Amino acid sequence: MADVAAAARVSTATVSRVLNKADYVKPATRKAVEEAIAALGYIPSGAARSLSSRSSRIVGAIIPSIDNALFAAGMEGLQAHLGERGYHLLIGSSNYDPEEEYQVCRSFLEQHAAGIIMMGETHTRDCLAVLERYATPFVNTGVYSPERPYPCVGFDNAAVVATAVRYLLQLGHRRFAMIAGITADNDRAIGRLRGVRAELAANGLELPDGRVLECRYDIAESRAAFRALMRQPVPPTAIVCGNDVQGFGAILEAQHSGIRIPEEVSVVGFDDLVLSRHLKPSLTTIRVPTQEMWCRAADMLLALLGGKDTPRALEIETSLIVRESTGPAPTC
Amino acid sequence: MADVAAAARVSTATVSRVLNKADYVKPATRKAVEEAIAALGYIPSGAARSLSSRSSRIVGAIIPSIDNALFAAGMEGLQAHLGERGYHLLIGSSNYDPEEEYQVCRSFLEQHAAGIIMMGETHTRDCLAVLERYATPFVNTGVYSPERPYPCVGFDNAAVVATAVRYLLQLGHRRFAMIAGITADNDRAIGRLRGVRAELAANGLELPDGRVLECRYDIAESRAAFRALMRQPVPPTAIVCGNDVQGFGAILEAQHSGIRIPEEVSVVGFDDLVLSRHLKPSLTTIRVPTQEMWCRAADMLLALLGGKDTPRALEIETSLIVRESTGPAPTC
DNA sequence: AAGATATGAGAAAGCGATTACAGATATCCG
DNA sequence: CGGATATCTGTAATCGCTTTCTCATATCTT
Repeated sequence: MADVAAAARVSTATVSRVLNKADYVKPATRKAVEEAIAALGYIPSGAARSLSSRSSRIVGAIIPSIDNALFAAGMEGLQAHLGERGYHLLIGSSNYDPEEEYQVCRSFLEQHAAGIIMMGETHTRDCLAVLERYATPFVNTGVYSPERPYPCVGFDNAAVVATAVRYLLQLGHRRFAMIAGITADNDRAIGRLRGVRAELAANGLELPDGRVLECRYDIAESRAAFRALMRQPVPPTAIVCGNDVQGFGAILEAQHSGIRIPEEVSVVGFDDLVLSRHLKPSLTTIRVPTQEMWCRAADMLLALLGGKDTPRALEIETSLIVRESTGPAPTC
Repeated sequence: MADVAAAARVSTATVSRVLNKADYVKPATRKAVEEAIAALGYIPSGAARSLSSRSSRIVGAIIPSIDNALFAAGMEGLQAHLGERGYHLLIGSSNYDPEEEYQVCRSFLEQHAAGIIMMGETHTRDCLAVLERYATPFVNTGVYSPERPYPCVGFDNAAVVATAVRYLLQLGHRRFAMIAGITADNDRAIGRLRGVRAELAANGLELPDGRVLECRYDIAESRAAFRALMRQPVPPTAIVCGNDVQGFGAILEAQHSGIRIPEEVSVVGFDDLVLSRHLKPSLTTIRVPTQEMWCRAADMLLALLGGKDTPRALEIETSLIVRESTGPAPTC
């Protein structure tokens, strides 16, 4: 910076002003500085800036896994969105473990993240404490809990999945099963399971434990789960999946084992990944505007950061996308 | 840090020594400091550390797109690998544009990245210049060019795709087509196209321009490309795809339009994404150990960083995985 | 034309660590 | 037991910026 100042025959203070756009700088002076910056190929030090200004243009995002089309798409959109606003995105994955999430959170704090967006609302005490201690705002995504004190952008997983269940009920289904995500420490997976149970209960039906299989968002595991469910003495006529990947597993396993979807069994997914519309049969699912969700979460975080007032809970619209994998319940 | 020092009744220098493990610190003193750190919930400032030490524990990775199962998996592995070594990973996407890559590179330099891993070897002059100016080492991945001066970890795309072509030739195929990635500014896509052409030429065959369709790694576009190729007056009997996603498009389009794979046409992909083995028919493809590739690239970068000597070009083993999407050429 | 007000630029004090360098103890040896 | 040596710990300069204060100049006002 000193070199730039010398080349432009000004002080470093003026270079700083040019860099930060803000203060009074005569156009001629500004031009001289900008030329010096370009000529020297100078890149300001983010570390020095955030050290000196006690703030940074860094936002951290913690997702359960980068290796999941859903989150990957979200990060792609989030990065572009933040980039347009002059912010850098730090991505970390928690592997669905709150303890790991806490560690990632600490490492973001170490990097002076100005704010953090996290998936879900299941955080360790330590995590909340450290965010509090370092006065770092955060937003939970993928969940909508206006009654809780933490900012969130998402939807009510239980309520949303219930719409899919209602649709299946209308189609005449009575024997339900669920391929759920691993519910341990996963409020979204828990919510979806709860939503299915609640909607069935409201209609005088139940989801026995034997009809709920938990597995990871992994095709091989989901195929196995689907196979297991369909081999039961009285197989279900409708299977609700916690996620589209599990839906893919169901459809692909059906293709391999000759089970007809939706004639023998209906399948619904959740998230509306790109592949869902292309499989055969295509997958009925809940569309979630992932990128929008993350971008709105970023907006909320930036508003919090800027001291602007903003609603602290934002609901994201989802919708049921009916495709080929669901049909009338088989009569038997 | 001053608080920690005061609480432990030592100087900040000693706190620093404890933090950096290295120097002589009496066990009792160390313990006192560690307790103070824990008690105060102190997190050292990465910015101050890298400013003061003129080095950071940050590695940047620039990929064309986060929203691609291939790169997402690579990043997941890379992050874990670097994490184990005390490094933080910064992820940026270039959107297949060298100019954007350069901008991401600059922003990594701004964050004091100690080193950078980039996909491919197509970089702008400015990008190479700025990396040189800031003495920041980098490694190219996904390519293997020992004759060039830049460190790389990957494979020879042309040579690898040629193995798939040879396999198809053995099966009796003579009419080839290719669904290639967008070759503009993409050395991997160019290499794969070149490899197909070269191997065919070596066998007295050619790949006319009309039999090469470029499209993005996107299922809808790939489906359209497959459809277009199969509607030609004399359709190909073998289609080489630049990437598994394009292979998925081919298989899914075939399912929809009733074209039989491999009876009517054989399809091979590239990368061996998870889905490849699960589709019906499953996709014959080239397996690329993505995570290993990125981890080896990280190892090379860290070696470069640590001044250790290391080979500057590392070839990653790939292999042809024969599945159901390829078969003997139809006799006609 | 003189004082008031805006505007533009510099000097210097931090921000929170690291790291020479130097000083203080502890340990060892003859 | 005294001095040399090895082992610890502290002092203070420094990293590259931002930002407050201060001062200089330009522009109005009356």
